[in-house]
Amino acid sequence: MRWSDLENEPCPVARGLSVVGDRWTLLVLRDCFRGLRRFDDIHASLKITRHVLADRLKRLESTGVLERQQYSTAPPRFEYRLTEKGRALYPVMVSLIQWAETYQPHDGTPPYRFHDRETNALLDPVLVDRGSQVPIDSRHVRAARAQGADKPL
Amino acid sequence: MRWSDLENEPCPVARGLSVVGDRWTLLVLRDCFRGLRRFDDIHASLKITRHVLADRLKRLESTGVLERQQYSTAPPRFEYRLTEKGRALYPVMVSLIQWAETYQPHDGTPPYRFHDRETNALLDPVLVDRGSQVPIDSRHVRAARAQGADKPL
DNA sequence: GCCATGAGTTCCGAAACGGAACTAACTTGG
DNA sequence: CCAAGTTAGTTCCGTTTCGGAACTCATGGC
Repeated sequence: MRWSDLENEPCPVARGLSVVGDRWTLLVLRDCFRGLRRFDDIHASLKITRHVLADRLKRLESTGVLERQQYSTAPPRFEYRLTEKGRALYPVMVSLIQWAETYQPHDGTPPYRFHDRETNALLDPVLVDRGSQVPIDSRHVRAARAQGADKPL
Repeated sequence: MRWSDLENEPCPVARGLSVVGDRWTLLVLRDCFRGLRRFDDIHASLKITRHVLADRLKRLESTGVLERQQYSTAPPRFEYRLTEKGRALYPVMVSLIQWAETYQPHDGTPPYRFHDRETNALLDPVLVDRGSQVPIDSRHVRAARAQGADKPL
């Protein structure tokens, strides 16, 4: 299996990772969720090589996660914004944050908290079944294809 | 920034990715969630080089995501099982699956569905605020440190 | 003894990455 | 008008990691 083959795998985990599964892409998207849009701002934040950053932004644009928009014509300058497809990755990001804060803590830094932008209410993000509100737990869940064989995950 | 520095970053996204952010680790964990436990089974499923697989399993064991258990003494044989810390990554995996099924679809394969193992009820996993049941959406959420500066994400 | 099984390790060429400098297209300050 | 600054990249080169295949080691079965 090569990395470039992942995008055509039937497994959705593989297809997801073909877009965001390399070492830096999710950190670029973290900066986008923080509001950064320009090459140099993201570069200053991440400190990966400009070479790699340029490549990642190009890929994210080509997969439709970011869009490149001109914000100045003379000189021509571009910025990167999350598309709907990109914003839809927020639950992945938040789930990862929750996991890391619990199981991979960092001493000396107060924990992350999520708030409603309008009411300022504290939020406690949790993955549940929409109908029953029961939390999703790997030991109580079985994954299968809609029709056909009962192949797990 | 180097990959090996991520684990000590204050940012929880960086710390999470220091464990699961490389190109193959989440695919190894997908196989673990599917029930695979043995080296050769995971190798047959993933088809990455044995070299890389051995390295990833070692790292996952050292970070406490998997545990290596002996299941045969003569010859000595080991298998890898998810720990609680590993099972806690299930929401990340499920969020990624939901995203990929929606935005990175694969023709000709029926979509994934999640069911309750006991009642067999269809589940619709969604990230919500535990109190209000309101879905978590990047445009309506602000991330900040608990006390101190209001630095986003 | 000979082959099979399971869990790796070793070796080498290819691809990706890190660091630093360089380019291009302007704008601003003197 | 010229020099310096800003922004968004690109190029070059040495190091690290990866892919593919073969090899090791312990043991069990025929």
